[in-house]
Amino acid sequence: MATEIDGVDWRSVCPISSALDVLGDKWSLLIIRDLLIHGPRTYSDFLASPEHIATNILASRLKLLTSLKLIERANPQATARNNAFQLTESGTALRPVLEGLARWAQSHLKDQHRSMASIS
Amino acid sequence: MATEIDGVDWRSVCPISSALDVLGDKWSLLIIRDLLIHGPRTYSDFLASPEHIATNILASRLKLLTSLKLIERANPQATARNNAFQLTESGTALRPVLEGLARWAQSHLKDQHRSMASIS
DNA sequence: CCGCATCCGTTACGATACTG
DNA sequence: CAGTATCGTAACGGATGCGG
Repeated sequence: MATEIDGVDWRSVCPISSALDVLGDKWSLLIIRDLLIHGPRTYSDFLASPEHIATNILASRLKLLTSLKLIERANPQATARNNAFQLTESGTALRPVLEGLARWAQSHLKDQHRSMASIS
Repeated sequence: MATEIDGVDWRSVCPISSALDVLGDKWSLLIIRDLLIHGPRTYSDFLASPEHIATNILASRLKLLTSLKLIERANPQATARNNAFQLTESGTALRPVLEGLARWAQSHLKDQHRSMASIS
């Protein structure tokens, strides 16, 4: 078992490995993507994205990303209802990574995924 | 069920989502990392990395990444024994993404992961 | 030996139903 | 609307076996 803090266990001291310990799944970076593109977003906004995340997965990811301070409530002291999530500075700093991923996919995934869009 | 080709099912036409359909797990990008840092690498080289991937996971990831043409055998017509894997052009093109992840982790994961190394 | 494949227990995911 | 509970399925992780 590796060192576990805040619900994530760090496999090694490598920064890339550590980044993947947090973001290395199919959903976390999509949540960040939605926030980067649309700005503050509510629970049901996320559910309306075309990839159709399940409600329990969404809730657990939002909780984890919040505890890691990549996202936060737009209105901290209000109730959950209509209280959107927004990026912190740490979350916003992922923009270049997502842009790089998008550019890579467009250049190198065309053959495998013909119907991929030209721009996100 | 989404469209499935080559063992990956594409959740949407978004390039970011498509990139994560391929690379959105805890191991694929670590394999790419090892190849970017060390050059051609054998099966047991990967096993020796500090994150300790399981043998079955490694085999299945190498197979998938090969089928997607992100990696390839250094010596295509030789047997598997001591026949390293290396990056294709598509795989090499992920370098900026991994560099971005590394820089992000160093800037924004210090608090959560104190023992993280300074440079990968 | 090295490169896997197979088995099996455990964990994560995914869909849906349900609650405050 | 914003989650939680439940339950079936898929992925992971470790151990082991086996062919070249």
